[in-house]
Amino acid sequence: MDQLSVLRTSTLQSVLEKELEKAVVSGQIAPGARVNENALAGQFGVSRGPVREALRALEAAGLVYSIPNRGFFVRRLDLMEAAHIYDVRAALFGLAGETLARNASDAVLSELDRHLAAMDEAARARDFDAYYPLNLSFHRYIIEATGNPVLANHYLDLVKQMHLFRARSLGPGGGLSVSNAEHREMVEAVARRDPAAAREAFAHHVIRAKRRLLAAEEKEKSLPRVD
Amino acid sequence: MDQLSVLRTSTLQSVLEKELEKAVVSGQIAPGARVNENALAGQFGVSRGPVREALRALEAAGLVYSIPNRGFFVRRLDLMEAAHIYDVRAALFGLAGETLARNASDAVLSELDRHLAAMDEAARARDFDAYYPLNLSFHRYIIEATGNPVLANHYLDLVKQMHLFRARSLGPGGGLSVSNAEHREMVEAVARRDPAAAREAFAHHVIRAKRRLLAAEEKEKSLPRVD
DNA sequence: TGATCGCAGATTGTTGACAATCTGCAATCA
DNA sequence: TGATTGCAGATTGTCAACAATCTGCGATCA
Repeated sequence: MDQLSVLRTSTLQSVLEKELEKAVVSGQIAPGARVNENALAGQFGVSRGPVREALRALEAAGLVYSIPNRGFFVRRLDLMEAAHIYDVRAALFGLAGETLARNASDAVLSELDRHLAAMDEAARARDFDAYYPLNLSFHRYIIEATGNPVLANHYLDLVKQMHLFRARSLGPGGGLSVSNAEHREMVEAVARRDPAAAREAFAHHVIRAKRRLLAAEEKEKSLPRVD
Repeated sequence: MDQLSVLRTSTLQSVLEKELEKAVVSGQIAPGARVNENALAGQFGVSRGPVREALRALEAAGLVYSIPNRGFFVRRLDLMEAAHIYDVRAALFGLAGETLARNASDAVLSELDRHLAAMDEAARARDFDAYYPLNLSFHRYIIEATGNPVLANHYLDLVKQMHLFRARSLGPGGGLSVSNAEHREMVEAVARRDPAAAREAFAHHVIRAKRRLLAAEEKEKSLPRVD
């Protein structure tokens, strides 16, 4: 795992930051795990300086935290923190919908339709493997189409943090067609140029994901642990 | 400017981060200015390592940015970025209102009333010097009373970034009593336990601040520069 | 037996030095 | 004269080493 020597245009710290973020978000370094600076430095063939700088950046992004003289640890979210993140995500996604309803060009609108059609297709075919990435790119497109990078950055930060919750990969959960029905409602509100309805639909879409999480968690708690 | 030697319980980096944040937010280091690592290190009597780590954290917080081999610069916001920040702030503040309307205890409600009364008092007396800090603590109390630290952190980050806009200190602007009328509307919606109305009132309060900024900026553009 | 103490190894916090890059100015040339 | 080149100083990027702190385990003692 050493892709240096190719670089010199960018800084070691920036490469490390991206690489470590990937490792954390993908779960390659598990939530709660301690991060050994020496080990990382050795692994990437660099010294501890750039590693520590990268970790500080990740700390500010909420992916790791540090305890003086103890080092860095991958953050682990409990259920309440996850719920808080969902609430903020919902508010931001609501703003995305509102913004699109006000500003979206016709090109953006047809692009949204295109995404919708592709997901409909996958949903009809019950092709989950196709649906999942389409769903991701739909949400990503929406956030970037708002033209508000502040909104996009904060939203994307929250999505990254969400990966630190123990119960990984809830997926769309509510069923493909149900999920896409919500998507359609969202896009239609935007097409209608109805900011209030769009905000409502977009925010509600996230809130439903939160409710699924809470419900799943509740159910798990009442079941015997099978680990 | 050296308040070390007292510490050892916390890390140099954390002290530097707070100190540098203060310097940036207060405008002591002007937006756009280049940050000299050596100078800072000398000023605080430490080496460049902790300084760089602190700057990385501030970079992730959006207060400074770095260009490879050129160093760190204090971020400077243009009008469009400021507007984007206001929009996100409005969405987050709206969530704060909505959350309070759902969850606020009676103790929180009466604390909000207390803030309101104090500001009314200052507004009646036209005592701007008293009103301003009261207004700040009102907003801060609201954000923390939501009990959602994710919301609080993101909101506070945006407030900090706002200081990087060139036109400093717009202040409440719309007049003390007008501003407090909005505050009253906000608190009443919370007291009524009306989440939708609270969200609306809270978000609108921020949006009005945005509008004042845009209006002031528009006016300035049409006037001859007197620098 | 059980708890406490203390040491050795491991790990982080911080530093100073060196290499690489950039900046500004002066000398050079068309 | 005006633009270009090439240095010298300044500044950042990275590293390796040292000091301070923590961790775990074994020895000691009641």
